[in-house]
Amino acid sequence: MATTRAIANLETRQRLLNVAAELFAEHGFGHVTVREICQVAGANVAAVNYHFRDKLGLYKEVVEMAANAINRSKVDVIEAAEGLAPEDRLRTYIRLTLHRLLDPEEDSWMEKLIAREMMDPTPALDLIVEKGIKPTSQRLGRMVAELLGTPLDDARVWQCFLSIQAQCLFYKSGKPISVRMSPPGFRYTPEIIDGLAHHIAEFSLAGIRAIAALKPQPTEWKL
Amino acid sequence: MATTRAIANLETRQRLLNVAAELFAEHGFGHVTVREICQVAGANVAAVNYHFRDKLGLYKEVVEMAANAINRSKVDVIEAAEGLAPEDRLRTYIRLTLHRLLDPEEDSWMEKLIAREMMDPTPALDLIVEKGIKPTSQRLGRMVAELLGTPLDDARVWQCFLSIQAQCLFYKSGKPISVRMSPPGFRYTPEIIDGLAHHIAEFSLAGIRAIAALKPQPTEWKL
DNA sequence: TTGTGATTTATACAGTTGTTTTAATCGCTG
DNA sequence: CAGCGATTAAAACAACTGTATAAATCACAA
Repeated sequence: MATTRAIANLETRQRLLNVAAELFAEHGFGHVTVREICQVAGANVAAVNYHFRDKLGLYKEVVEMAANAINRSKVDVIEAAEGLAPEDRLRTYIRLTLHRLLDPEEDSWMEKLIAREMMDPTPALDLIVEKGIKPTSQRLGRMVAELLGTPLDDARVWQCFLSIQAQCLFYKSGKPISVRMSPPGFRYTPEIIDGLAHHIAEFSLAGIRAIAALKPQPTEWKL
Repeated sequence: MATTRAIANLETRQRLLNVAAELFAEHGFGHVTVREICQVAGANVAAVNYHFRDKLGLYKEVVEMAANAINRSKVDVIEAAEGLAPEDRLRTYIRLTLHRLLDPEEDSWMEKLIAREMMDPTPALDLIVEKGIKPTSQRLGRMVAELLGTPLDDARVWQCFLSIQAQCLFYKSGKPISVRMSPPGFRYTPEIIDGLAHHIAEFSLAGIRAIAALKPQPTEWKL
């Protein structure tokens, strides 16, 4: 059988998954060696092949973890903003999202992994889109559509949503440059993150109001 | 001497630089082999070590090329928008930048390289900041400050500028996902790019106007 | 206790990597 | 033409990679 067996099994398996997630996110699939993963996880070199067949098999499971984790954290943010007035809902969404991305306390290995998949897409990117993005896209779109006063399938909904998302994500990916443009000792403190969130929110709310005044546009998006 | 010598010399040297630029941008430093570069460039395996000492020596020269090219193309865009009214200047800047980034005709190897440096910074990133970003930051800042009606050293200038830059760059890095969210056969045609540029411009102009109404904020940026 | 299947271990293998070495080749000057 | 410095070429190096193999170890059931 495999009772206590299955436990010990799941233990190294899970240890490998956790270590691999962090290392893949930090350095990318091609720059992490199987030996490195196993060493950090305290397992033998052959452990990856035994439990996941391939280095790639391990990677695919890690990406699936990331997609699910991303979806969960998005749902959390959405539900935290539920019940507020439309404007405040957007403000809250932006603030929580930005903290999740920039706060040094949070470890955003999932976002890092996804950023790497966007830069060098593998077949695993489809999984991220299906399990990490599409499930919440309707609810996020509705948040913007409400502010725009347009139906969900107006192209402006997704353009505005992407404008917001772009601003949030940019501060994450642009961190290495921001740091170099800032005075020495600069850090993303909670107060600074709140300030950025405030800027993005007011900037975007005004943008949405202006776009709402334009003529309707059919969308090319499928959900 | 080294007259025709210097020519033949510069020829393989330059050939290596061009090939390396494209390959490094497309696949990243660690995923391009010296052998691959030399084969595409029609040179011997030892050519890289002879002309650039290291694989890293070659990379550093490529990054320097990218920084200079980025700066040049930025100056071009800025000067193309010169003389227009402030609003139209921003509209033009956004439109040209977006075309430079998304048009399949343009090959944006420099932006790709910089995106990779942002994700996995090496000492070469300093070079990009110094030679590719800082030289034009004053002129770009002025473009926004004029619209805001604030001095250049108000923090809102850079926040607004980054909001704009974020939207432009996001459509590039988000391409793999955009494609997966769009109906099959979707492409970034010039007309679609113009439409995106129009959205970003109007969205951002309204955002700037709203931010201009807020209270002044001292900047933490050094130029 | 003994046997059994799952897991772990140590070791080896073949392929690829960046780099070095040594010889060959080139174009020019004297 | 001889010779010289710069460039190219072929071959080899040691290090590292993912993976496969076979033996050892484990927890448990009979």
